[in-house]
Amino acid sequence: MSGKISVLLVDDHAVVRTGFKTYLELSEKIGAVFESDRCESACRLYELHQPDVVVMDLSMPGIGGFETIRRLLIRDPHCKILVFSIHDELIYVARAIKAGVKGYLVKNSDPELLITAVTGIAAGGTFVAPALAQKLAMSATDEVLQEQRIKQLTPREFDIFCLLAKGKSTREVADQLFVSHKTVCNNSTTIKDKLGIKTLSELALLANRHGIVKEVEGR
Amino acid sequence: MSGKISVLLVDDHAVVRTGFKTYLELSEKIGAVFESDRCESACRLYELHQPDVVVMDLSMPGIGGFETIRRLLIRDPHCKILVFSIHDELIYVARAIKAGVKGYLVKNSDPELLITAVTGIAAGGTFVAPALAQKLAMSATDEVLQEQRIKQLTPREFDIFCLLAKGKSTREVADQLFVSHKTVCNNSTTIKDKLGIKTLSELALLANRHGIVKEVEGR
DNA sequence: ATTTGATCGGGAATTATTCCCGTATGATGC
DNA sequence: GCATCATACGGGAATAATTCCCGATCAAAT
Repeated sequence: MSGKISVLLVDDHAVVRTGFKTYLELSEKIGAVFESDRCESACRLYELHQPDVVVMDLSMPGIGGFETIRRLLIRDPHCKILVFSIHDELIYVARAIKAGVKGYLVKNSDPELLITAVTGIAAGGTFVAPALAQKLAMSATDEVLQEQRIKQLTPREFDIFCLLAKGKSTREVADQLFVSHKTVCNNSTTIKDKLGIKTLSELALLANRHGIVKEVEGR
Repeated sequence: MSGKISVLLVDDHAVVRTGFKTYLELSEKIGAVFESDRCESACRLYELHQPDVVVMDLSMPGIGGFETIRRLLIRDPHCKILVFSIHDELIYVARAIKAGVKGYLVKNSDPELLITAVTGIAAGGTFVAPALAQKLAMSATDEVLQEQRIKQLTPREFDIFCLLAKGKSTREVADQLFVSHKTVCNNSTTIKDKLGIKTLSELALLANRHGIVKEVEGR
């Protein structure tokens, strides 16, 4: 990376791209700015231009931001990605960082931070929005804890968890999976136990917060 | 409104404001553009500058977009508001329109639509994003239907609904409201009946989708 | 071959929910 | 005032859901 920094902006909101671009162009450290409104073309543009930094939204139609991050990093493990998202929930930050991004900014950040983050990351550093960093510091938070707990579910339990999360009754789940109602009841008890909750409603809300949406078919 | 159109942008994301402003400035029909990042100052700026059109985000910290719309319309019933939101769920559109806005755009709209919408509304028209208009057309959708159903709940039932929606058990609700567990059970049955659902999980999810968050205290 | 983890479900006790019932209260209309 | 109606509350008995403890089965790992 010699000379000016080149940036690839990936966001399905044209308005956001334009706004971000405007700020980037205020800095003389930053040169070319490429844009993409979808994940698929982002990968192509990355290979074509080899930008120093990729600024990316998480919630996009199609394969979504996380999957895009994964694909970019497969192509180039040294790819420098800065997430620019509306989500300030720790779970998103944690996931993104785990996925291998170099920075995380929320969309209502002070514009000056945008430049700071982009140049910092281009220079090989990392950047997490101050407010988020603080949250991350006092880790082991509820969200993360729950994430860990969900991982404790066996595959089958997870399937049942997903169906219950949609508001289905234990009986409906049993019918759909062709098992005894008793089995689902027993599983349900175990699941709630592992997740540290007491009602199926909590289960539904929890799954909802975590954006868990796996589809399960009967065998 | 003679001469150029003046616009007040209300959005807590500086990036979005900048992007939108950039587009507005491309049109020679549009003159002054004022900006605000919060609801409170938006009302002041509106009275100060009397802009022809207010472009507003819905999800903002503080009193929120809907409340801001209400306040603006109290001050000036002819205030022309264009909502510019990430939410494309019909329920938001319906609420906004019911609140009295003149237009609704989603943030990933084609930039050309922004100008079209702003100028159209300034001229006294209305503008709803094409995709949303179509959705609206086939009204009486689930969301709207549910909204109607929720209205059928008695005040007390609604309180209980809100508590159950948080994932609390019937027993916890009973304790909190100082009534018999039996009562809450009976109410719960009635509520599910009125809402056309079968499980408390569905209730929780439904309330969640509708963003129902009333706080209820014991007496 | 044995252990381990996962899945499935029965039996009996417990708990939750339903359905139907009656009471009480406050607002509305005549 | 008095009837009426909607609302809130909750009991009793039947029914359904859930728990807890148990054993069976199977596949993969050691």
